[in-house]
Amino acid sequence: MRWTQTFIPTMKETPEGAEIPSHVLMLRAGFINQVMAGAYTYLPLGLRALKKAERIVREEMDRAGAVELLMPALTPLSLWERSGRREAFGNVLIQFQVRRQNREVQMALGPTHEEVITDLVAHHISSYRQLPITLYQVQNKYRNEERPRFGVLRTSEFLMKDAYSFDTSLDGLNTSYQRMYDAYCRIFERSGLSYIAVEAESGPIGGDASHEFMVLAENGEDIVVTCADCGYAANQERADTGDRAAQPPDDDAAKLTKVDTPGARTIEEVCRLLKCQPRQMIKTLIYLVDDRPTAVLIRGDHEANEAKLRRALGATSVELAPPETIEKVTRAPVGFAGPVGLELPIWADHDVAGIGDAVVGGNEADKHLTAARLSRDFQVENFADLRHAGEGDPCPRCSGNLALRRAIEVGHVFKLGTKYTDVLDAKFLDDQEQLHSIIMGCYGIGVNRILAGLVETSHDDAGIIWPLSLAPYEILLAPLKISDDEVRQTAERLHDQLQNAGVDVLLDDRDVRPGVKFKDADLIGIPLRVVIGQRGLAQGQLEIKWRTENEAGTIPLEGAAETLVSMLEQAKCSGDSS
RNA sequence: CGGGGCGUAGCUCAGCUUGGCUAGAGCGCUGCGUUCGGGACGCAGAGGUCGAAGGUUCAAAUCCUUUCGCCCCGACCA
Repeated sequence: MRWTQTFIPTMKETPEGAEIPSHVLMLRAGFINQVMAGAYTYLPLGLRALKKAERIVREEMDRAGAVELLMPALTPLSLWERSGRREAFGNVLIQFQVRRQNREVQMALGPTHEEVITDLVAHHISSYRQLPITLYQVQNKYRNEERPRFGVLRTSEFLMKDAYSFDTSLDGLNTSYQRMYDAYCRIFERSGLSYIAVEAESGPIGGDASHEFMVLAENGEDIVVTCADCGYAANQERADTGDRAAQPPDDDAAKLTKVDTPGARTIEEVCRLLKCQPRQMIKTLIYLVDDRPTAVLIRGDHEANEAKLRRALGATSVELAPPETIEKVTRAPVGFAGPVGLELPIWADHDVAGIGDAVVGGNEADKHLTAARLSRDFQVENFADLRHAGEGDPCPRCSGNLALRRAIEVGHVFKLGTKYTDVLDAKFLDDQEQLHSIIMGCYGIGVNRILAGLVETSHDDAGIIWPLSLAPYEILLAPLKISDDEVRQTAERLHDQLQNAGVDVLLDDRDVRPGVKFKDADLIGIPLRVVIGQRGLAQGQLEIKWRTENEAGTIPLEGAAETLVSMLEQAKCSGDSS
């Protein structure tokens, strides 16, 4: 491809509003263009990179025995009502109606396709002889994100590979799941991403029913918890914490005392006023658990984990109570809730038990209590692990300590069980003529996020550094002075030879100064740059430079195409992008 | 949905506090010339409903009201 014949609008300055590297660089390098918040055009370079990622995904899905199909993005709203997810998705589901002759047809743009595929399988699969099967597609998904952000990292329309496995037994599901898990590892390795697989929120099946594939990156939206000693890794939403030695309560029994804390509603304010540490305080959070007010006690320096709370209480919905409710049940303004004398079910995190004499809210305006003691001054109905794992917490698997890292979720594998097959009536007859629900798994990859994750973790001050596997072009030819006949003809001959050899080659045939070509070359990040200049040609040489290296080298002009092809071959074999 | 920031040329921004002449700069773009191995220089140009609507005023990019859009933090995210 010739630069002057394609469309690569690079930018010297960072557009207003772009902050994180992947967004800034993909905009500046002419890969994407924003159409509105959460919707981007993929320009020619961006599309080529996206197609490369897509191809890797397809190859590994096919290799794992999954079969590709294509479902419509347009879906009947009734399907979402049947599964109950019209309500579960709420505003995220993009719904609309259109008129057809004399009736209104209600539709939704698919945010994911469990319902559509399960309905398909329900109609066409009825025997164990047709199972197992794993089906997949690569398709745009639509979610009305409350807050799209970070360039292509979180958008309302995005390209997703979604696969669904259908099995007759849990063992079968485990096999299908493992096959997808392994395929995911190969996909992310081939994409040149450094990723980790972490345990994720697993829903009804429990156990190791869900893993997320994470790219560690400063600007990631998720937080993962890792243990350097044993390799334990989990999403913070789900991460367990190890046992912590409980502090024996101080036996010099201090008496429960009411103190004035005017206007001190937050942990910090109370600590400043009473000169105590957050870890000596108990936060009393009032939650609506399936619409029932419930008090949850968390140590002052910890944070409540609503997913754990939901699981521990076996609830379907958990949300912080509105101020009116808090004021009603505590008979105090928000900020002064405490467990002493509170007439609500009280749950507490394990670590609350080790505080000893604690500072708690007084259930009265501008009052707190000091030296509040568990069992003497207040009772707790149940203890559970209800808090987020924190930096330095004990590992649940070994004696190590946990570390927190930010990460980008690029893939998610999930054992669904019969959640959808039950409600959508997807059943099979086994060899004993017994009817069972088909057992399902689902497996998603955000294809755009492969690119964003790569750029986020592979760039320098000058621009993007693409691996060969995802680069829009493998080789960039930079003839420094296009008006020189020898330079131009050499470049064009080389371009044609490489193209005929099946190499993705881009020829920068613009009549611009060398500096412009070098800057743009670094910015768009093509892995191998070949400079064709009068100086080198006089010595029968071409300058070559890998984007990852600081120093340039030379190769003889004679047989240059063959040399370059074998260099690429070698790099593909030795690199992690095989 | 709560908090904060920003909308002036294709891009980055100045001008607004304290209303006033033909609305500016750099980059980019067009033409000519000189240049040509890390974003060159000179000359001449094109390009604007100052996000939109309403109001105050002799006069609004500038002051007031409303509204739309974009970005960030938080909440939310099968």
